[in-house]
Amino acid sequence: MAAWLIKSEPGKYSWEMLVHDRRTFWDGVRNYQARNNLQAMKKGDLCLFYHSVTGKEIVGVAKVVRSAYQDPTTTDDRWVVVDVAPGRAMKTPVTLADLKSDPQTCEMALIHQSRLSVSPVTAAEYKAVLKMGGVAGKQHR
DNA sequence: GCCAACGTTGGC
DNA sequence: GCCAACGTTGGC
Repeated sequence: MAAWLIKSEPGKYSWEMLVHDRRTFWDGVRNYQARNNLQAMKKGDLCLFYHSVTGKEIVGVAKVVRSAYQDPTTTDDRWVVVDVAPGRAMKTPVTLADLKSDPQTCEMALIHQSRLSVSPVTAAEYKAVLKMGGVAGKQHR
């Protein structure tokens, strides 16, 4: 099982909206590198959910419930979406400053490539983020 | 609100 | 195929 990080401006689509919706398709990715990451996602993969611009923190973990398929919002077949559902919310949101200051997470793609909206996360990074968020050891349903 | 970083576009 | 111009993103 792989881990990823997806980000969104909360003003456009927030964690709270995902919790309310129960499930959504992750659209709007118009960057090849991010698209490639989306296509590599498999059902059951976990995605750290990051709020960019407002908040700048990881607020929860989303779960991939459907792997990549044609983006329904465009007829351009270069772009795909995945379906995600909310998993655990962070007990304590993990801020960008937190990630930068921890040696286990300061090399994350999020920090190195701030504009990449979908990026891979290593198992060690994922574990470290959950620990910082106060949800270490919790099982996802 | 500003600006740096980055990706994309289009002229040559 | 190169590179300048432009638009967008996101941290500050």
